[in-house]
Amino acid sequence: MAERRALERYPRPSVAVDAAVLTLDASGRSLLVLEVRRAESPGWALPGTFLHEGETLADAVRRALLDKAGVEGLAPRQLHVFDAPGRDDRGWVLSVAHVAVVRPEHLEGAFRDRTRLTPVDRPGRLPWDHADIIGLAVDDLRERYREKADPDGLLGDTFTLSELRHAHEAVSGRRILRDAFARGMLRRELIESTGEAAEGGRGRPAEMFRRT
Amino acid sequence: MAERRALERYPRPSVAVDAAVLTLDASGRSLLVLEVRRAESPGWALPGTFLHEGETLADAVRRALLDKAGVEGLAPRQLHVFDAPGRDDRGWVLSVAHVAVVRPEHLEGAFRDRTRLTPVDRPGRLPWDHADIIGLAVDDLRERYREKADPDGLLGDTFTLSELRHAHEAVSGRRILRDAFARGMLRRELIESTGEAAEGGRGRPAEMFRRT
DNA sequence: GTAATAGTGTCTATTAGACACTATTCG
DNA sequence: CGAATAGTGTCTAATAGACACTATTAC
Repeated sequence: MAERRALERYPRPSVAVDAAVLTLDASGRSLLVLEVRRAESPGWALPGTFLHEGETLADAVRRALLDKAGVEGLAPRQLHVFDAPGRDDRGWVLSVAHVAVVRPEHLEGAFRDRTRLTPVDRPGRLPWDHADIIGLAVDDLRERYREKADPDGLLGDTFTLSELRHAHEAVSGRRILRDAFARGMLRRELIESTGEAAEGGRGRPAEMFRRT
Repeated sequence: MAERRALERYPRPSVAVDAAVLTLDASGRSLLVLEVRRAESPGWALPGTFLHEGETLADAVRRALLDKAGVEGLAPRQLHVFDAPGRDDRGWVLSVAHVAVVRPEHLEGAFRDRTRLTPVDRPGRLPWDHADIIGLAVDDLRERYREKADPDGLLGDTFTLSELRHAHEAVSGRRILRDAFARGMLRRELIESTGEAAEGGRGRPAEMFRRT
């Protein structure tokens, strides 16, 4: 194929993917980001890999997370392509940043010795553009959570209004009023009651809700 | 450099850029997208090119627009990477979609015989993912215009409230109330009066405003 | 004058924010 | 019982939507 050969005469970049995988801490009130041990050098980084032929970017992100962190079942979304020439001293490398969200329970099977969770607002020292990626990831979630009830599933299918509000507070980084939040969610019909009651709390049992 | 050689042993994709360049029609009430004649085959497409080594994606978009449409001075923003294997029969090609906005006056120097402007809501038949790119471009503008006064400069530095409202109507695709729009813009201090008055209209001359 | 466009006063319905009160559970 | 958490009634301030009226120009 002549056209194909013509394309291949020009230099092409390597394409990498990196992902900020966000989850909630044990209190359900703070956002954490998953970091993995670097292979080449000491320290931590966001999970990433190089794109293989015949693979989508989302597939590459899923492969990186399975191989490097032992985490499955993510739905990564693209955020941005980092393209500065010279950003990677290994050569011409573009990196496509992604965000993905997991429930904390879903990280229980992760490789404990090779992964750690860091609060998004107190990031460690990360290589390349990884600190920027976390910022973009949080901004992306902030936009998505503004008009919907936990659209990315930090919580399970059912939850109390307090759990939902704490998740939204973690994402937005601001305090949210208890009564205005509950009324807003119900008025806009973003959630509906399951009829069940929560168990194990200290005070009056909360009603359980699901997304509509 | 051993690492560099290691990277180059794996297949790498060609990386293309495509841009939806949006502007206003003569009435200032409809969004148009710039299309260029295809080089390889008859018909029209969004302007695009292949990324060269040592160049950023935004630079590649600017080069494509200068070469193919004769348009300068754009600030393209990334929208999405189209990555489906097999989307381009010339080989393994990723395409990074961009959006850019220009004032209509700025297109006067464009190559007339090689370019045309099409309403975004009545797109022609376009190759690859170009119809999707226009949709993403309009969605991106819609989000950006929700909280600001013409942030991307469809209008010049000064404008009347009617011009601004028509631009926002073109972007949002909805009718906007004259009085609520004016009060909202002024209350939120997104614009301020220049003290000047518009010329050439039919009725009472409008006040000119600028972005704050 | 009329037609056209711009600017603004005012009423109402909706909503967020604030506060307070009641409800239900544990220990 | 008190402590803790959940749910809701109600007041107020801010805001969008709707309508109407006035203002200023061209003709």
